[in-house]
Amino acid sequence: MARYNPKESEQHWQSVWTERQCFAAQNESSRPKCYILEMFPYPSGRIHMGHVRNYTMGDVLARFRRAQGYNVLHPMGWDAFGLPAENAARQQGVSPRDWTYANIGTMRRELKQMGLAIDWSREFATCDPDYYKHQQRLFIEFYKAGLVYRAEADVNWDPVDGTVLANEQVIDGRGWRSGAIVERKKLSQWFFRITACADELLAALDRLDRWPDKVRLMQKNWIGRSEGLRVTFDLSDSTKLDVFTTRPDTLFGASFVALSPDHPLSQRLAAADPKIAVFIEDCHRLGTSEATIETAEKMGYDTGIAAAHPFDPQWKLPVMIANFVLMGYGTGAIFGCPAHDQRDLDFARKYGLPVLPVVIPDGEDAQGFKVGQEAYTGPGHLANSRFLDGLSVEDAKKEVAKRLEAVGGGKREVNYRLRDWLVSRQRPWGCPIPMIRCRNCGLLPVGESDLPVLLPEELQFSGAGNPLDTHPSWKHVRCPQCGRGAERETDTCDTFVDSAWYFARFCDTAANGPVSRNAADYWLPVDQYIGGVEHAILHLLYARFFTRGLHRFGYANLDEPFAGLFTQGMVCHETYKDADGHWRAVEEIEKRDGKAFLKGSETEVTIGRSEAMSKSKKNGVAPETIINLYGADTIRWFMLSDSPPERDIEWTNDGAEACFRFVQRVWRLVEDGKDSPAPPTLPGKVEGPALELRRAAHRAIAAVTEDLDNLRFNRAVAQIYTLANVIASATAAASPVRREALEILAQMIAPMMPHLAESCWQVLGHRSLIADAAWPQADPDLVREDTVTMAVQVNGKLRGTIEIARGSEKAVAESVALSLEPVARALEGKPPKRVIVVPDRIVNIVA
RNA sequence: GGCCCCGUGGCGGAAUGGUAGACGCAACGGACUUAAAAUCCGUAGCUCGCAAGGGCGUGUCCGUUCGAGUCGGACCGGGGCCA
Repeated sequence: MARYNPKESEQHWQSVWTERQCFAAQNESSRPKCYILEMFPYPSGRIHMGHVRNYTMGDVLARFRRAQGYNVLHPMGWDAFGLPAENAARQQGVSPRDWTYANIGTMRRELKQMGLAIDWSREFATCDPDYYKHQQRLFIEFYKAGLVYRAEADVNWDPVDGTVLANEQVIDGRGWRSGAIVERKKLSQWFFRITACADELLAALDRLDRWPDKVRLMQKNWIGRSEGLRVTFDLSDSTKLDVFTTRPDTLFGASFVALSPDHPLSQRLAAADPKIAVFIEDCHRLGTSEATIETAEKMGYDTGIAAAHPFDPQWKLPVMIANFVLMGYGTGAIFGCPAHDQRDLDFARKYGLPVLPVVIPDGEDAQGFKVGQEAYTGPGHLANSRFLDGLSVEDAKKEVAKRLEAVGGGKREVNYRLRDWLVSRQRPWGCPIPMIRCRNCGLLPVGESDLPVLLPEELQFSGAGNPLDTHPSWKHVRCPQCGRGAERETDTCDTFVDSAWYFARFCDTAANGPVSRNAADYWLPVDQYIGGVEHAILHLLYARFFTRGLHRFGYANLDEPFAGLFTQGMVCHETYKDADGHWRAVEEIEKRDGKAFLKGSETEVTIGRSEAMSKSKKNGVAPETIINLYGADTIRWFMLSDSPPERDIEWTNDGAEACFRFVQRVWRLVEDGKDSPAPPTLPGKVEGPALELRRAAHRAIAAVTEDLDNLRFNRAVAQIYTLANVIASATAAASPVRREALEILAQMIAPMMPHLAESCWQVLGHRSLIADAAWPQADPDLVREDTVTMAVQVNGKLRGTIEIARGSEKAVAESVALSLEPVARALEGKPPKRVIVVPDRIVNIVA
């Protein structure tokens, strides 16, 4: 018997699928639709194991749904703008465009080698003018709808990448890509007004019931809605100051008012007082990130101004400038209640301000309760608070709000942590922002007929600054309104804009507008979106925001783009370090007796913990190597086996070999069974081992179907192994039954190992493709067992099992159980106190 | 620091409150082979015992229950997000 040859077979079936256009999605169909999408890749050069895992999962689902009779859309594209192309251009002297499209070519070939059931006719890259021209149109629509604006803003400037970053792209005070310490600059920038949708983006999370709770929680925290009160203080310089607080109940515990260094009042004072200016500068030197500010030592400066307590004009509070108050949150000013806020407490202790507890934990009394170095933030009742005394925290909040609102001294308000989305990037390899600046007419969108604004053919990377800005002619245009000389916007869009709507474009990639309404109505929402959890906040939030835009502009009739979301785990591998502490690549290593050596030498290297495959740790394994060695089916099977899909998976050589062995094993089973005569129908009555085989096969259908429905690929794999084991050992089974089981086996593996499945299908005598075969139905009579094994316990300890007819009376189970010898021994001749019988499951005898 | 998730054999992991360890890897024993590879059969949580048969076992402790890996509480350890 010839071994299965994946190389030949996989190439063959891939070309058959392509010829027959098996996976082309029809925009009109009587079948129910199913849109399966994996997060599209950045064309960095090669696919990596993370891609393989991601696209395998999506592909299994796409093929499974197709077999179940759905009209499936499963497209692929490229998130193709972005900095790496520019870096390559600078280092290698190629154009970002050529570099990008060359990479796309390589990666497309690699993805095709995986045998993915993708409708390649819908492929596009975000750097295709035919894509980004539509994005420019959308940008203008957002602009006209008031959802895009330009504003002077304190921005995060990445000095290495030479661009502005969104708040979300600053991690621990450093640029997410370059790792450079981000500086604060005041620049005029473009923003999407995502905060306009904050409440809705938050509220709709509750309805996304097929999203992981984890992701919903992360988005919720990111949006950071807080209800509170805006309280107005009268200042001794006879101006007023608004502060925002979520704890109005603690107003009688206030001992100071604090301003952000960036607050207009601070700035005004600084202009008049150089000492204040110096203090503010000191604060700025700390950096901009919330985390740094939070952990830095509290610093304050007394302005000398006094604020009158809103409920007692005689009560004066000092107004300080404090480094821990953020301008970006609330009003940029707070009142400090040290007893019930840790930051306020630290501050008060440092500057000797009073600490008066006003919330007393229930069960303690106001006299005895003291606050030391830890603020009390829990529940309790009010004290030292005049008319609030005795109220709960919640009631006190309401009472303060009510009273202040009545006299115009306060207003209930909702605040968000979410900021508007800063999208301008001073980079040339991105979608040009289609705006024009005219000295006479101001800011204008590029006219409809002048779209698209194409990037120049040639970009010079030698000089400093943005090549679009320094390009000799590109930015010079005529004003669409007055016709005089004007300048283009030379900023481009954050690449997160590109990925905020690509899923909608896939519905009809030939649409004249950005999105075809008919196609979107048919295909959207995406039924199952699959990708890495690293996009849990940014990409998904932006896409949700953009979809609301598409809805508003009439391109779609829905708000939520992704009905189902799945976030898969990473692919990990052992790491290796040599004696000098340098990382060593996987392909440099050979393992002997559980130890690792440099290949062909006695130089041992230390084996480090398994970590996500990365270039820096050199612990990546190239998918292409594995595919060349074992074939795509093996690598796909590996990705689905063992580890639950949402958890990290560890790549091992042994595991890969085991998968390859299974490929060969399935092939042998099928080859062994192919010659048995196959009558058109099964015999009416099947008994003995044949019946057991039939049952196993049909139980496998039921189990695998349920597992795939729930994306539990690892369990589906285990079910298939079990079926293969049963088939292999069921030598006595009659050939038609054996044949049925083999066909079921082929169909169960078809979504996961599609090439092998096609080959098996052919060997079993089919002339059609298994890719076109309907998913088998489990016969309920075969799935159901006639007898059950019940556990018998005495005092909760297992003492034996009994075989009994399914659905037996409790009394029957009880008497059989009591007759067991070990049960009698455990009872020591005494009568049982109690017997619990759960039919078909367990008998527990209480002695 | 807050919120969330996770702790099960040598390893990855199974297990609607009902026989813990399915399935796979690694390991060991055997068959086939001149030999090896491949394949096939078998063993396998720990522990006491020749055996029959016990005892102990899902991070630790406590609780709820006839019965807890699963539910509740406290703690320990690891991870994620926000600080």
